[in-house]
Amino acid sequence: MKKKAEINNTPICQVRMQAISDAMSILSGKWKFHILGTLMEGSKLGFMDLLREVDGIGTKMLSKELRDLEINRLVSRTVKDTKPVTVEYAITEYGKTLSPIIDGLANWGIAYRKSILNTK
Amino acid sequence: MKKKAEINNTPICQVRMQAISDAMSILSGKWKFHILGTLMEGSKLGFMDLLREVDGIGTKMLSKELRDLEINRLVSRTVKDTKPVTVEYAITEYGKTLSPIIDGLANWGIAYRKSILNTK
DNA sequence: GAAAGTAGTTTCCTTTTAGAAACTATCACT
DNA sequence: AGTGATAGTTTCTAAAAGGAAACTACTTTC
Repeated sequence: MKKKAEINNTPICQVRMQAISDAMSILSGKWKFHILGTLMEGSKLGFMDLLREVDGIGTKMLSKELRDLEINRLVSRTVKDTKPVTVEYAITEYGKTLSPIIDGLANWGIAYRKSILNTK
Repeated sequence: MKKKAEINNTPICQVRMQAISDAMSILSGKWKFHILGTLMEGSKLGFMDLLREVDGIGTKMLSKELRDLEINRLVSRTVKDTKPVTVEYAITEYGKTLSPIIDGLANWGIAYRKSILNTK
């Protein structure tokens, strides 16, 4: 008896797989979670603040990643008419819906690190 | 008054950022979540089963990703002495600790898709 | 008027990731 | 002996991602 693909064939599962692809395409890259995680704790931050907070990121990547996050309405960008001009980046209400996932990921990472120390 | 970096400087936040890096390095790549998501629903699956289930993946990537997941103890690989030899891949108990994150991501992706349809 | 802070962009280069196709190897069935 | 199933590996190539450094542009301070 030949086994047929029976799991992904169900509509539920295709939707689930598509959803994971959607989410990951928005959150892909080396820095998205870091930026979001920082903005979730730091409320409003300027470009240079983020450059300092997000350890290791450069201006090109920060600029690009912020633009992506803004396009997907996860982060807001507000130009203040101060002199010199400052820009305030903040997480949106919609962006905050990611906090359980980011927290979950952070907690899992912490547990992972502990489990390595214990099994070694 | 010059603003100093006050958020990531706290040990808690550094730990959090490190944890996110750890988790993402283990779960990075195009296919990890898909493979894990499939194994979470499909219990034990062979290499060829996964090749059929995970839509679009090729043998090289499937092999590589499964090896990575096995190294990190998220997936188990069992060679059965059938003829021809079959291999059973399954999610480990430890791998199951990721299910809230994967479910969260899937549900977020579903909501995202709905929000796009509503705002357009 | 030079330095330093704001917020980026652009260019050039390297590394990483991913995919297609061909290949190995074993065994069963016909 | 040939076909087809198991489970991969290897090679070659293309695309994507990422980073360092230099640059723009404006303003304030020294």
